[in-house]
Amino acid sequence: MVTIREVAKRAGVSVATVSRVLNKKGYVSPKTREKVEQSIHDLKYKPNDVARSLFKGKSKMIALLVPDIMNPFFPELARSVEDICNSYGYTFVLCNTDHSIEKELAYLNALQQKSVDGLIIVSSTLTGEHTKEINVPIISLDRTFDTNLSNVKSNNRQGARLAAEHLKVIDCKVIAHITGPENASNTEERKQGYLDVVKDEEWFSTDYIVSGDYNMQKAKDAIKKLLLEHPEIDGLFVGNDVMGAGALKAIEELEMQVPHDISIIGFDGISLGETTTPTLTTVAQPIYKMGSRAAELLIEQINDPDIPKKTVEFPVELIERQSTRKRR
Amino acid sequence: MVTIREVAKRAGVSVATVSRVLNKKGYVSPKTREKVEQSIHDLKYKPNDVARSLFKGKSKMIALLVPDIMNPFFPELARSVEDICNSYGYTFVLCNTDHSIEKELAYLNALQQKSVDGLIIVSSTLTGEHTKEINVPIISLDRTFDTNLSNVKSNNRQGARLAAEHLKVIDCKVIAHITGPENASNTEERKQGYLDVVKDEEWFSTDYIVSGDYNMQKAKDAIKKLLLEHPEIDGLFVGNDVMGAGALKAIEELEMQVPHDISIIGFDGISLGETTTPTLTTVAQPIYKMGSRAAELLIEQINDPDIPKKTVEFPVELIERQSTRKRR
DNA sequence: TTGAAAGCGCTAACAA
DNA sequence: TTGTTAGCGCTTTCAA
Repeated sequence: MVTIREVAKRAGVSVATVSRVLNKKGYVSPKTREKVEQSIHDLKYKPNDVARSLFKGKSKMIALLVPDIMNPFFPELARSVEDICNSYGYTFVLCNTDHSIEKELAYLNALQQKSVDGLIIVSSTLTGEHTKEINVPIISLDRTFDTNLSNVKSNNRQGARLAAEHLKVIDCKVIAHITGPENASNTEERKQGYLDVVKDEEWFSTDYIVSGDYNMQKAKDAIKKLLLEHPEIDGLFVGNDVMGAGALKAIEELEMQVPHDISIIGFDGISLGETTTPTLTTVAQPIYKMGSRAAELLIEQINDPDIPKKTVEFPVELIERQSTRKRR
Repeated sequence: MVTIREVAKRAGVSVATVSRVLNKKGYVSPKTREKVEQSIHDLKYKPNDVARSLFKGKSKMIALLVPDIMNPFFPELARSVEDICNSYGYTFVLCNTDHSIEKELAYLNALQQKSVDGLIIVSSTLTGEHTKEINVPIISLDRTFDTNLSNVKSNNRQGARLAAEHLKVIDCKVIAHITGPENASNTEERKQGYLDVVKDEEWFSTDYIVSGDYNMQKAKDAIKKLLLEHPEIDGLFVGNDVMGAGALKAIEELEMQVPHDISIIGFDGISLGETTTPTLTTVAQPIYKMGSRAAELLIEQINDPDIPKKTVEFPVELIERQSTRKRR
């Protein structure tokens, strides 16, 4: 690695001057600048970011903590965060936490030691207790786990209402809801939206609410059990699209037809929902926008730590596909 | 951030001594060690990795370059690389290159400036010309783009033979092949495997080989066109599972039945193939193992740069599901 | 067994 | 307009 000193020597100037042209800061005469640039070019000099980081106490790195990149919801989120990071000159670090508080804490530690400039976190387990130890900006994304943080999410409750309403409009008579993990804030919000619409129906019972943990296999098992016990169910609002795919498989195994025997609507709007047969009606979140907005917000906070915290809530949209259809 | 100096002062020793207990290097009397550890604990001291990196010229970071994390093949790969990185104390950096040589080069540059310790690269566009400029170990993964590098891949050719054989065994009479992008080494290998099996068949024609670019939409369009022109095709070997999902959709739109009218087999073994209807027969690669082996190999090379380069080729496995069935 | 001090490569006062 | 130098926080010789 060629250093700034070598560049300076070759150009016949001091390292300070080289630093000045590098950072376009302070006065440098055109002539000198020319010489320095020539030297940089000749030596193929690339500044050492680690040294810079040490001096500045900043690393130009941003980390995203997600439960598991193998859940197809997260790649899209990760992608958008990375894109924004890059466009602002930040390096993107991806961390899978497996919903484990230990892993989350371990990452928080490790990342701080690396002087990351900011964090975007999707978590259901962290709390203000943990985040207050961190002295870099944090944005919570998709889920709200610490109200002191800026938060980017979609309107889950409204989305769930949309979903339940849709099933009602197409004349489903008994609508069940498969939820995500209990501690996730969006699980609760989606459940509330569902309740807003159905809790006063005469058929309503909490027996129609079961957990699928946002997991395909778990949802599939839960749904098979539920439908066997409650054959009257003809509408299913599943808390995310991954579970929607599981629902489709469950119902196939029960030798029932979607949407003939039962209509299904998911949540998220990931592309998986377009590859199933039938394709999955869903409430789509603007996933890419959510990720990019979170990244932009974070960078704003990095640049000005005193900026007030914000909560950004994106609207959602019903996308009708083949898994729901008018009954009777 | 509390520094080593403060720890030293509180313990009444020099920073060198603190460093010794931190790194468990050199002699420290039990008594002194005790004092230092107490001080570290009291101050909640965490060593600054950036300073360490600057001194050592190493960052304990490993980067993975993939075309696009939104392609479901890559999350699994990324996941396994990250897991191994973590277990060896490395931080994992994910980079999407969009198959763009400019982005790849930009990342190579940026990562070097950050003193990354090693790279794992999935690429079809980089060459030895580019990688020779890099002075950290590199492993090529999934595709071979520079024979000077250690390489981890699966036996694509054999896998393709398995696929084509399978279609033959179930009595498909005309078997087409949808390929990946031209410049990807595994596209070529899979095509060769297909040719090994079918090139001497009397029905064979290169018209039955069309590109789908490993892309669902492109594959779908290409397949619709192909089947319209060649209704005699009753077996389809698609170069990856993502295109397999596209094939299923294409055939659905043509109002044909899988596997009744046409059998389809994919490649990769990603979980997407289990969520389609019908589920997708495929040649499965040990994706997680490929990623973890690549990471292990890389770490070996980081620890000993003189270690000879290796090529690891994993066997593949035919997984029969619903999209293929015996004909006649 | 411990400490002093140089230095990793860079930036930014401060001086000239 | 440019140079000298301290120092970011750490590790590691070298000396004591």
